[in-house]
Amino acid sequence: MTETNVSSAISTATAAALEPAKETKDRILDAAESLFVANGFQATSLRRITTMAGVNLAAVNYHFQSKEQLILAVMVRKLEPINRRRLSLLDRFEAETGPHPPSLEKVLAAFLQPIVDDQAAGVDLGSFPVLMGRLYTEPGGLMQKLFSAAFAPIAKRFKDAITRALPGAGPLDIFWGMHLTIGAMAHYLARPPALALLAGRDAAPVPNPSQSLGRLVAYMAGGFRALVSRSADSL
Amino acid sequence: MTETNVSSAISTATAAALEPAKETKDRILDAAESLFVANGFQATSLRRITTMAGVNLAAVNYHFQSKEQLILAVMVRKLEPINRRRLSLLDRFEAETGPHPPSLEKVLAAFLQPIVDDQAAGVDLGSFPVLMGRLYTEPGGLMQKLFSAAFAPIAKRFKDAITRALPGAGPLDIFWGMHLTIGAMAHYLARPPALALLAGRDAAPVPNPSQSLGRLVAYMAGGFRALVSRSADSL
DNA sequence: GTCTATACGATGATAGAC
DNA sequence: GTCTATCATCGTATAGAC
Repeated sequence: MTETNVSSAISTATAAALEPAKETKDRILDAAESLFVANGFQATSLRRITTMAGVNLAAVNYHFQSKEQLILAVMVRKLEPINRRRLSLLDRFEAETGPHPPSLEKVLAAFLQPIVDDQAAGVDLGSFPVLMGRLYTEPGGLMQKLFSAAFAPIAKRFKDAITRALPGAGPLDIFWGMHLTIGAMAHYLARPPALALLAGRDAAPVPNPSQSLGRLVAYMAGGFRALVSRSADSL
Repeated sequence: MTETNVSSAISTATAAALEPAKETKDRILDAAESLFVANGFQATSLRRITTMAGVNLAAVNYHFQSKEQLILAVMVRKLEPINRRRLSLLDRFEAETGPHPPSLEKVLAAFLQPIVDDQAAGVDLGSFPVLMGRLYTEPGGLMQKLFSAAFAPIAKRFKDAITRALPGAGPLDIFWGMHLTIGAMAHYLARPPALALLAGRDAAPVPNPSQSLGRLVAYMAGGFRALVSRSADSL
């Protein structure tokens, strides 16, 4: 089995439904992931995790040093395959265009598509993207550590691709564009409940994910380009 | 300095430099705000708040019903004057253009300027914008309640203004544009630590706030317009 | 109505025996 | 490595004094 299949982890989790063959550390990770996805970080106590995993409470603090680092380990494990797909998509797009850089839209799509695809395919992400979005503003430098552990390499790769896709853009344009784009993406992923209040009765609050990709890419690319032409104007 | 002797000396010496004239409820709000700004919601215990305010622990649950509602009260009190300024700016911009709608840039600037101004003026928002950003993805429907309490009226006002500033935009364009724009703004406000890792050595991590406004507005307006022309293309 | 003293259940973390 | 036992601290609830 590749991942846990607990897609509907209700609050009352029965003990030790996970494979007993795995080591303690992995069983903690599996239980933690399914409970985090279902109920969030704070609402998930270490006691619930260890009960579900069928291990002792103190095992968490032995294998991981704290709840925070357990969260980190869960996120890194979940993010790695997604980031691999992001890079391979970017590689493909760049190969397709030969010596010319791919369009900005393609670069952005390479980053967004793996997650949107998973959502569309009904992969058991649960509220994982929500957690990802929330981590971004979590205290304690958690995101900073996660960034170093999982995002730093692919960030440089995408930053270079965006720079080449936007001739004439200054470093500040790239920086601000990425910053605001990440915010828009995180907010899209988090799908906050307040979103429904924005929508009015005209818009579907959870539209088809595959249709969302086009809108996301259009908005972000438009924002990037507006930044660049603003810089050009002010010269 | 020492007025009424509170029964025993307060344990940690951050204590009670707040005006003794104020009522208990206000002193709790003041203490909570300063501690929230300094350390965030979760890291701030009710005991620290009540100790700093020089009141009893249970007073929190008397005046507010829970820690969550205390957070809500603090945020609403802080947001109200900002939202007033946002509306008056929007009024002014709309009056200036007479019967014609103001530009999209003006509408966006009306929303962003009060906070950017405060940052530029050195108003000690502390990490308050960070808290604002984090609230957006907080569990428990907290943001939903805050939205109803403080944002619902101004959201409708700005939504209408944006709609009029974007002729030809469909309801879905407006919805997605606002959604992604709010995300970009929240992320800008949150200034996550991971930002520095993005910057490289070319970009100042905390640039002049008044310069930021132009970039923010440019990106968001460009994003909006790209969404609209995408919709027009696909017809 | 306001406010205080006190207690309850649950949490994350740790020490030390096995 | 893994356990039991225990710790300080958390948010919350209640009973009763002014």
